[in-house]
Amino acid sequence: MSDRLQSILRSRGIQPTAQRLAVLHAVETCPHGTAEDVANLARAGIGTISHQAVYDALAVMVERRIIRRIEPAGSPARYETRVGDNHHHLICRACGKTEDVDCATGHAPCLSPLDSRGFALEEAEVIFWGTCPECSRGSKRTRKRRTSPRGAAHRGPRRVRT
Amino acid sequence: MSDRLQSILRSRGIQPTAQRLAVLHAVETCPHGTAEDVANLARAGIGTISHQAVYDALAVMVERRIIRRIEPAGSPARYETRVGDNHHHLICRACGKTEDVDCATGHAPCLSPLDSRGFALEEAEVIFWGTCPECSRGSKRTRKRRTSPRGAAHRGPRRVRT
DNA sequence: GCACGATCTTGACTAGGTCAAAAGGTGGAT
DNA sequence: ATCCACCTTTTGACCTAGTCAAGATCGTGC
Repeated sequence: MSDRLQSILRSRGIQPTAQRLAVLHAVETCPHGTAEDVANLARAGIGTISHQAVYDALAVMVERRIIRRIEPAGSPARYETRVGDNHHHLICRACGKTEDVDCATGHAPCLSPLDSRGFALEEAEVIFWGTCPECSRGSKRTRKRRTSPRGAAHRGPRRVRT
Repeated sequence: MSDRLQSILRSRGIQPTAQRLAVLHAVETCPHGTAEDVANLARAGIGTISHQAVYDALAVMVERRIIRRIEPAGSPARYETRVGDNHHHLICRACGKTEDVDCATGHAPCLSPLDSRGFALEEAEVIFWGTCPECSRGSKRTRKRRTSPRGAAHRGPRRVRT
């Protein structure tokens, strides 16, 4: 199994180290996972890997187009192995669930604006925001926050000042 | 002039304080500005305003749909007063220049995925990534970074350790 | 089996943003 | 006019996600 991953890396000129294999495996296993998710999964696989090695591995794979990085508003960056098929994303505003959806037109950029202002277009990134079926049903229950906002500390009183 | 802004705020049930007027004016003056841009402009207008007052004002106006917030990948959040017209954005990968482009279909969500997976769709957010005319022409010159990456410190050696 | 470049670990540091306490304003009721 | 309750702003601590740099370690070709 890891032979397959090794050859993916090698074919793009990336040394298949244990850390990189673990990171790639993690991204495959957990599509749309954050760097932290990936780090945890990779650690589960090989015992230990540094914060920085995860970021380095993700960055080199993004650069070589083995994985894709998306950054939905209000969320840390997320990674996936589906690349080159120009698909888009459906994200739940309530719980953050992210799903892939196929592009209707098929090749990048899959759509063009009415007026491109002279820009050389490379890509149209489309995010469909909505509410997933579970959250629609359970609208009376307390909802989870959509994502953990960047600076969010723990909830509740943190420290009592005089 | 500020009468117009006042009535906008009042019509949405927001007290038109000096700070909020300054923030709204700043967003109108500098579309696609970051919170920091807005703070600087507001300060130029009324002398002084706290960091937090800017974030609070922006948040309440976003919530009341007076302004819109976009968060392009790799960039801090940006704000604009064009709301409700379902327009999209064209962003230069080289210099970060952001332009509005009209939506071809006209009403939100302006497009629908092939399969919405049962999600209740609210909005399709579309970002066209490309290279602006200036950057295309000057491709040999040193380009500015697209944006300052989140954790980016100054360039060059920061401190020499033993 | 060594040298050298590539990669990883460690750890400092940053931007952008959030939370909370307390001070300051504002407006309605008296 | 004044008081009070509530809203807003200031102040400042703090957090997350991420970057940079130095040095140790690994892996590969010779």
